[in-house]
Amino acid sequence: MLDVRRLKVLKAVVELGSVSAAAAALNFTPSGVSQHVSALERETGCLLLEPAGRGIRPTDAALLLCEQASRILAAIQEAEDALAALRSGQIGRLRLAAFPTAGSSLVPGALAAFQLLHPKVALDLTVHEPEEAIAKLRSGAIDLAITVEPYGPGGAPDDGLVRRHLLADPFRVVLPRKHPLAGRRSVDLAMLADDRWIRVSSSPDYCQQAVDDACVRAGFQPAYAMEADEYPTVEGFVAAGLGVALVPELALGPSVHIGVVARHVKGDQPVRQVWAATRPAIAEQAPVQAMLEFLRQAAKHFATDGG
Amino acid sequence: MLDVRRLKVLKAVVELGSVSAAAAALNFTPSGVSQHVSALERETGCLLLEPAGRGIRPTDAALLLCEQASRILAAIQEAEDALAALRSGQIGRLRLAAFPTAGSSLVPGALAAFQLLHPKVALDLTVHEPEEAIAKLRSGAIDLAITVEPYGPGGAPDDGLVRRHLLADPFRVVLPRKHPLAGRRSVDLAMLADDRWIRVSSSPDYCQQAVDDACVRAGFQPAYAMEADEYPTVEGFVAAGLGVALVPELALGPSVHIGVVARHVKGDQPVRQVWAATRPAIAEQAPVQAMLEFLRQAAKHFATDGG
DNA sequence: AATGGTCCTTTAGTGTGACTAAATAGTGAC
DNA sequence: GTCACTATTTAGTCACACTAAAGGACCATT
Repeated sequence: MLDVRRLKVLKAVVELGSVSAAAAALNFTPSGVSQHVSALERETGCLLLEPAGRGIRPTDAALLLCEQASRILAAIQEAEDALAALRSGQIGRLRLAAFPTAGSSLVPGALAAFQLLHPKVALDLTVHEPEEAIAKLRSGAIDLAITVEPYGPGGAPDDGLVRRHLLADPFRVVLPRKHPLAGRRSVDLAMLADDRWIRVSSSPDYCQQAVDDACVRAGFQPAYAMEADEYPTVEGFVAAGLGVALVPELALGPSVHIGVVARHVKGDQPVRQVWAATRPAIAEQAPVQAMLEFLRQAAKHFATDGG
Repeated sequence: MLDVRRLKVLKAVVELGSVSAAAAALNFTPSGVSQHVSALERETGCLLLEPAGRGIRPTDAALLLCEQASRILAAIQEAEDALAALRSGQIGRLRLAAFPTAGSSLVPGALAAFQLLHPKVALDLTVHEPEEAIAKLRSGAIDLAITVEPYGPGGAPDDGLVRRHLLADPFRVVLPRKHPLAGRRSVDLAMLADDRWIRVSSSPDYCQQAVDDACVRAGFQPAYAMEADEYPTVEGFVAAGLGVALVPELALGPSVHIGVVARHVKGDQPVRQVWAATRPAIAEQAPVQAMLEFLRQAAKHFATDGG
């Protein structure tokens, strides 16, 4: 296998026309250069330099190797450039997973902003429930997970992942438009103790738990009449007058079902916490940092809107 | 500057999926492989391998470097192939210089035969007098010199060049077709003692000397009446009846001037010696060796024809 | 929960080879 | 002929590449 270092030395000799000039250029002694060329001659079995007067003259083999060396060194330079581009975040790939309601609301804005800054970074967004997203993150299948978790800022577990809190997503009371309490700006949960409730089945356990806990704090156990697998379906059920529900603001999205109203919970609001998580190994990379920042800004925007 | 050896190690790790498999493939210990990758991480500033279960998983940077490494290694392989082709004589360049009469007779046949065997070797033939050809050979401007010399086989000087005797080129007596001796198969020079002689001026001194010496051996000093700068002109002068001449067989070529006849010299024939010379540095190269062989064969052909 | 096995890494140690310095040899210029 | 310049050779030193052995993390098994 040709040694690239030796080729570099030979190239310097051929291009500068003498061993000593090459040595000066490479910060070597002429002896070192001569030994490199000798080794290359031994390794290739070709005479590379022949004496010419006081100096040397490259053989045809040396000229050929010199030409080839340029191509090899160019390939190495390209590799360095590509790596530098990757390091600076100009190129690359970022695979995200978000839970369903984030994937359709909070995340797209952040992705758009990111893409403007890093047009050559390939983005890949998939929608997964938090548990699966974290598993994929750990396995390296994704680079960034946007999840809902039971804990808030300061409560993140030390499980080997790097986490960043994005948003406290408050649950809103969703009532049929004709409900007696629909006219109020905010609703005391205790006043819904006798209503029938709609439950969502797809969300993580602790989301359902958060709803139950809020009701318990208000002094009752919610009576679940129906179960829907997605929040939009829940809104449909409520609009049909089948019951009331607590739905996270992100899940409500910018427009609510025409047959329902969403009202703040009076007093101690139930929330689900929205987090971004990544692996420590990639946490410092430019694209990851940039995406985290854009997510944070998007979340702030939501928080301001939703109050 | 990226280190190709390290890239090779990384490539093995990525392609084989584990440090130990790469170590086995490279005849290293896992420790050595690990240290190589660590060094590459330090040198590039990029994390390349991250833990994944019991093993490792390459990062995006590692995958990129691996891809680039393939291109670099391919370039090195191409360089090796090109060098091998040069060494085997498949490609390359061969610059020859021949003295005028060889360049127009002996050499072209050898070149044609060579080109059949080495179609990708670029041939460059120039015509120079021996002295200049040898100078160009020493300076590296040509690779092979075909010259006439005063010495025969065994008499080659030890002047740092590699020489090969090709041919003893005998001088022939060139007479006007109407000359009294034109009917003889061979001519005793002594019978031309009273003729007028034609001299050629462009040939090396010792060629003229060879003629003079032959005459002196025959017992007379030739009386030069005319001087021509090329052998064809000499033939023209002889045809015009201006005198007689001794002309090397190679210079006569396959067909002589219609007004002259060429006859062998009776007894001790004057000759000029045809040699090929090259530099020791390139004497062993395949194209040089091949060309020398073809020249030898062409010379043998001439000797048989003319002898 | 504990144990064994696998994989990777770290540390220490050793040998090779990369480079310098000094001496040698060859060439051209004065 | 001597000097100046160039390249090579030799000897010597230092750094690096690798091995061996120990340590640590993880998974599987009991």
